[in-house]
Amino acid sequence: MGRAPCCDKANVKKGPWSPEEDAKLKSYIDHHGTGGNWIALPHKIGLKRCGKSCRLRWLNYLRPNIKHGGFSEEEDNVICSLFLNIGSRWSIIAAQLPGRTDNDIKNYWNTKLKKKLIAKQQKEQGGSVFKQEMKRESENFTASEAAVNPILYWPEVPVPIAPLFLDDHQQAKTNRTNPGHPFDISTTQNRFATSNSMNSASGTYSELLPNTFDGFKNYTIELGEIVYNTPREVDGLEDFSGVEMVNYGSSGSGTRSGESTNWGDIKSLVYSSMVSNNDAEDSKYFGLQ
DNA sequence: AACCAAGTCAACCGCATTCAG
DNA sequence: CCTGAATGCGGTTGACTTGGT
Repeated sequence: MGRAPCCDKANVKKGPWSPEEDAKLKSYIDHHGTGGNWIALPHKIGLKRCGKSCRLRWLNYLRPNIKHGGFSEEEDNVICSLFLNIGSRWSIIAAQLPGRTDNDIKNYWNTKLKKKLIAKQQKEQGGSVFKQEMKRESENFTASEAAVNPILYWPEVPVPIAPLFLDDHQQAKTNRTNPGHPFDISTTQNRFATSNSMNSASGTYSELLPNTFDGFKNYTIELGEIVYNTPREVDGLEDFSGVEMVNYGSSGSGTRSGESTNWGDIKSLVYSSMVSNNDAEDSKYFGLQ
């Protein structure tokens, strides 16, 4: 026995929406909201549409502040970088681009952006990228695989979704209130790394938090083959330009005082951790929902 | 002008997850 | 806790548009 249909298929209209249907739906939701029940909504308005169809129409076209087409270079970079890190999780990607819908981004990626990037890198790398792309698609890769197998098909562009800190000693959190800095870095600790690489390290971080989040959750992140970058010292001050992530680890085994690291690497690990833990609550704090 | 192929994108479908009773 | 309904999501479809011949 199959699944029960969500509506009476014989009595609902399918296909493109007419201006009259759009007006009815928009007017009703503007005045009354969705009522938390999409299935009942079309009956209330007198629309011969499935509730799911109404929901889709509203979310993708009728709700306020929706943008269509005209993707900027910056948006392209965000989409590419996130796709590299988390794969085809369009709703998460859309959450990072105000006014864009998952459907729009999905269509844009499938019809234009993917080709644009392949063409760009073919030009830069003499065609090798296309073979890699085919290989990748045939392998049905996952986000976590992408994180540990960083074959780059497009420029790796840092995407600061939310400021993050790694801190295994909970130090100086109250000082991290510099609103002008995207990563909100401020502490009296010396954070200049003595080494700029830390291969084959694995670390347990007791804390992973955006600067706006007051709670604490434990994550264990295997760092693997991550190359760390360091903040530069300029005139005796720390210069964090170009630094996307700071690890505040300062003691214990594998002492790594003041290392900073690559945003994309950590982000991938965080996403993977959240996904594997089904951590919907934390995802909210990272702008994933 | 007519035809065809390729490209675009709105909308549908079915599965997974979440929610409410 | 269990179950069924509702919702959310991503893959896919197919109608329509555009460009080439």
